[in-house]
Amino acid sequence: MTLAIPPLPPMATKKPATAQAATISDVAKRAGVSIKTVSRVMNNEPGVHADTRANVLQAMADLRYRPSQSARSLAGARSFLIGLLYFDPSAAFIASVQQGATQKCRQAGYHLVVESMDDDAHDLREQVHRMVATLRPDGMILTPPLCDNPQVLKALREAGTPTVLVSPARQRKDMPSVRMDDVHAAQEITNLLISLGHRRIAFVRGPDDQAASALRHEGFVEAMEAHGLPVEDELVFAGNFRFDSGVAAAHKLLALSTRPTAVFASNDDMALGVMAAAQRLGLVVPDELNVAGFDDSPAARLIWPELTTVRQPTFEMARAAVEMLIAGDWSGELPLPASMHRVLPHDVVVRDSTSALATRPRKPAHP
Amino acid sequence: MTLAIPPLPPMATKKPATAQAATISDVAKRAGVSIKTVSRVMNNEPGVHADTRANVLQAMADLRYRPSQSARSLAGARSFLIGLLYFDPSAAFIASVQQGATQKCRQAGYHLVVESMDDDAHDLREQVHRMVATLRPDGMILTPPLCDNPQVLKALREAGTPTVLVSPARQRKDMPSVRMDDVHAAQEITNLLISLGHRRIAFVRGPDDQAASALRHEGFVEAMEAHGLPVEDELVFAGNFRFDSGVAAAHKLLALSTRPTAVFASNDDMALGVMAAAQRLGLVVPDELNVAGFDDSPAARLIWPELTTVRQPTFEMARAAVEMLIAGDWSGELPLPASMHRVLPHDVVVRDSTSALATRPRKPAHP
DNA sequence: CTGAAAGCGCTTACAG
DNA sequence: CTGAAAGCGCTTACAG
Repeated sequence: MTLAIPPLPPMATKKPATAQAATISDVAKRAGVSIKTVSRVMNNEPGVHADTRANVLQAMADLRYRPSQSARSLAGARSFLIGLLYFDPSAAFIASVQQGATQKCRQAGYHLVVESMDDDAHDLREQVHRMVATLRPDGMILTPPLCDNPQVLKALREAGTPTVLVSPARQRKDMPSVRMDDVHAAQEITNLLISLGHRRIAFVRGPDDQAASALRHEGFVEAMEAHGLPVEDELVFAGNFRFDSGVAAAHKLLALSTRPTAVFASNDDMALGVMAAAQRLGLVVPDELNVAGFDDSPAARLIWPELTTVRQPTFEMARAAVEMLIAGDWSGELPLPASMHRVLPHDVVVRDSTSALATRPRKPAHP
Repeated sequence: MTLAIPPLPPMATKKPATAQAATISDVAKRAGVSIKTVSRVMNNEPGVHADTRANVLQAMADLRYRPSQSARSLAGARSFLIGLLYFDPSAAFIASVQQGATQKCRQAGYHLVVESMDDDAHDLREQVHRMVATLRPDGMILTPPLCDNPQVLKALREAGTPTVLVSPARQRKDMPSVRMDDVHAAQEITNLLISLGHRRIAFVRGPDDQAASALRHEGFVEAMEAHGLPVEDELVFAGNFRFDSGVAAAHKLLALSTRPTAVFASNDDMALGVMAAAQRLGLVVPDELNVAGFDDSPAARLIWPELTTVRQPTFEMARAAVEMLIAGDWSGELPLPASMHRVLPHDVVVRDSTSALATRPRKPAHP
């Protein structure tokens, strides 16, 4: 049987703006098959003769057919919608996650619906239920802090909605996740400073209620100890991930009788605070003080010197999350296969705020 | 007739995770009415007896009924989906727009679908058509630069999808818009500097291909002229909205025989560049040089001194856009009523990078 | 003020 | 390899 080439469509000379969109029946009629066959072709189901398939594809192209998502969703099991749930993240973080997620969604014919919910809302579980019930997304992506909120996780589990956690505080046995290795990244930054000759290295911690705080601190401590360097209490400052606490850290650390030669602030906002305060006190960065951060925020490149930091694979984590959701490798059985927990590689971005320690020791504050 | 109070629902002691969600028929049965009446109640249609309505509402609550969006969308005219289309905006801008849009959507029972598309894609029109055809959103929100892209606007017009432009380069006769008054905001910043005693005020322009560049420049010029101050060519630098061009501007401006005492950079990134360069050259901001920006980016508060700037009503613009879309005041007739073009108020945020000019004139670079 | 019927555009579950 | 029938959960257009 030869491939039947359908005649060109009888196009109106100017098509009205309100032209009715082609439906599956229109395609079926034009291709001379049943709607079931059209359905098979558009869902890439096997068991359709090559010629038939070609015919149908041609008809779909001729009529500029686009399946109605509502109809597919109502009749079938899939909605082609992925939900992204977040609360009060940094703009850079959410923009990057979204970029990765929409890109992957588009490739797979899915769409991304974003919902922000207050982590503290008393009716959070109800809100999630409502959202899932009306939207029926094929999957949900959760970001911190919602990915660690028991209410949210419970609601999603009850609804049976496949969910992937991005950067959760800790891996859960029952939920797939994508994250980076904060401990290792912090080790690498610390190792960098040590390799540059620094020995008195200060660390500015994040707030206790964020998982990353402990992980990054752990990485710092491990790297120091691996090199036989002491972690002195006076060189660890309890910050809160905000600019002001970096400023406070600098004031305290730089007033020590023996100053550190490098400060590793565990996020960029604090690192910027450290740098601003140090410069105001007349210190030249990096000559008299090295500063390193974590996050590679946009502001890291909007200062002089530009900040040495860690780039999180935010974009890639979001892509991976959507992939896992769409692939649907996980049928829900427990324990979760190891492949359902992915750790993505980060980058250490070395810029000008770090440099080799001068061989001749600098004059201490109080000689 | 007294209000019939329905008996408590026969709840299973533990409800299975896969419990079938209640449908309109379940509600109808329980309330003892037809599904049409349930439909009327959930759509707030008039002409339902108060008792009947109460009954139905009770049944909906008892069964935790949530209407299926797919079914409503397939059967009716509305999809309860609003689309947000963007391309490569600043993270802060898109995060803020989204926050405003999702909040308003939630209140009205809508959901926000985000799509990013490449402004340069050759098949952009086709992409938009496909998106609209499969998703059938009740409305679209466009942000720069897509809100000025003829391909996109054409596709949306053809599809008959109601659209609101956020911050378009110029108002169009056929598309509703929401924006702020860039000219006026730039005037206000300039007036502020003049009122502080500055006379030699430099201006750093944005790139020619962005609408805001000309508008902000216009505001600067108008304010200067209104005060009888000259706008000298040597004090206007052609930047590109990026940090580096702010640095370049500072190097040129501060090398002038008679330096400006204030620099108004028409966005924050450039203002940060000006400030960084000035400080590196040993100038104290604001004592020896005032710097003002535009945008109130997150970084504006992550420097010392904090930057005087303009806060755009991004969040509010997005809220207003969704409002206009949902209200559906505009039936498509032309010319567009004036109410379909909204201008929202901005804030001038005065911080520490601007201050009164010292009464005693400063020593010029070359006396 | 209320309801019975048809239909939106697909997929599912069968049958052949 | 292909198709006829039923049905997803709503709204529309009528009828009373």
